[in-house]
Amino acid sequence: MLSTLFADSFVIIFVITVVLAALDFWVVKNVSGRILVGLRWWNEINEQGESIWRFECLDHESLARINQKDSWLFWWTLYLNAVAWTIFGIFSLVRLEVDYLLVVGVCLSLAIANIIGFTKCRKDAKNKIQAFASRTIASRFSSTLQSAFSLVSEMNVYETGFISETPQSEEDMDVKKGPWTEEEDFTLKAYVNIHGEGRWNSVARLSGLKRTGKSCRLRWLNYLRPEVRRGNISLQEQLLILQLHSQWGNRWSKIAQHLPGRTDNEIKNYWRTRVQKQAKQLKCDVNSKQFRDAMRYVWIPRLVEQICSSSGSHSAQQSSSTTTTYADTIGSVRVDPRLLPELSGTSSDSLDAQVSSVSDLTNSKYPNSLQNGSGSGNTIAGTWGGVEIEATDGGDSMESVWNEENIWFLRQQLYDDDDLN
DNA sequence: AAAGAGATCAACCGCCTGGTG
DNA sequence: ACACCAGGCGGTTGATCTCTT
Repeated sequence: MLSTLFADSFVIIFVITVVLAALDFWVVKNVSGRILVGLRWWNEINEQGESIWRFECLDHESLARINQKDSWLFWWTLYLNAVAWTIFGIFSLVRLEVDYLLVVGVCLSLAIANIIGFTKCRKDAKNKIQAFASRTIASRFSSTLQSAFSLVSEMNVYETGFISETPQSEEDMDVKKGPWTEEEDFTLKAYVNIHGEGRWNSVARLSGLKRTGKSCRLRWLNYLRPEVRRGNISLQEQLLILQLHSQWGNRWSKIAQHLPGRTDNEIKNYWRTRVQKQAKQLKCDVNSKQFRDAMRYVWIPRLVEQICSSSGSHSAQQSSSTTTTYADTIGSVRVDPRLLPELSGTSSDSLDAQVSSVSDLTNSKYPNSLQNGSGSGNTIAGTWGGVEIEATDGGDSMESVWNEENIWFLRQQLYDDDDLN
């Protein structure tokens, strides 16, 4: 309307107007939208090179902090801006000023882009609030949410609390510890779903969670991640843990990589509570050769037996084959034979030998007695539930392990495992 | 039913490593 | 070469649950 007062050239007017409109677009999108209504939207390129549009809102807690007059001002000016440019466009059309129509077109596009972006943010806010309300309707937050809904209804806007980009004050930075609340879980999950994993200190800072980055990372990896499996460790998983641990030791995260959905923490807990308990009851160190042999010659074969019997005759038939590998034997879990522990001792401790010793297990479901015996030379041999126990190396240590008492302990433990599974 | 013991597991702590300036 | 930081990892703790007496 007033541009001709400052410049005669249409080109200059065009450039200045478009630059100012772009500045206005940027300010509304990145500043006033965030401050006044707690919404933001942007575009980013993910690792696969795909273009992704993000529409984000604040968490529900910050809802109360939004000033109603601010949001009212924001939404009205957002729409009035587009209406004004539409009117200018009509004027230009009536006056047949096609060149000014171009200016109006650019500015109107920017205004509409902001309207679309913030409208989508509003939908996201609505979804988040509804999802949270359905999860915690009975909780203490229900009253807060109800007031939030009433506020939203009144305002007809879904500006929610969002994650301030500005650094939090010192008093806000007091770190919270201890168990995570459902609300914190929701906030962290929503944030990671939007922004992706990584940059955990930023996650902790920007999400409004008064937690450390480490705490956020741990909670996500061990609990909130969609891939995380819950429930008892299966027989196959137990077998894998025993085998991989015998190869790698306490490399929990490395072991966890071979158990989909299981976390290193879970495996570590399993080891400490179940495996170390066995060692304690056998009165030997968990890292001792005695205990490793106990695992190798009794526990692992026993697990294989249980898996075979639980997976039916198919596996049993397979296990009777002299060429059977663990990968064949244990059904759904595929174990790379190269990952299996190198059997200490002599050539008789080969993988096939170990598994073939298990092959006869199917004939005797449960052991009734242990028949200790001794082979020639240093060989300690016996059967436990049809499992041939044989060691030609370290026979002395084996003798100390394979007494009636220890075997009884171990056997009891394995029955306990049966009950658990 | 209550108390104590033991088991379980989520979460924290401190150290280590690799990347960056 | 060094310092700093983020993230990963293994060890440990403590709250809660479950079982036993």
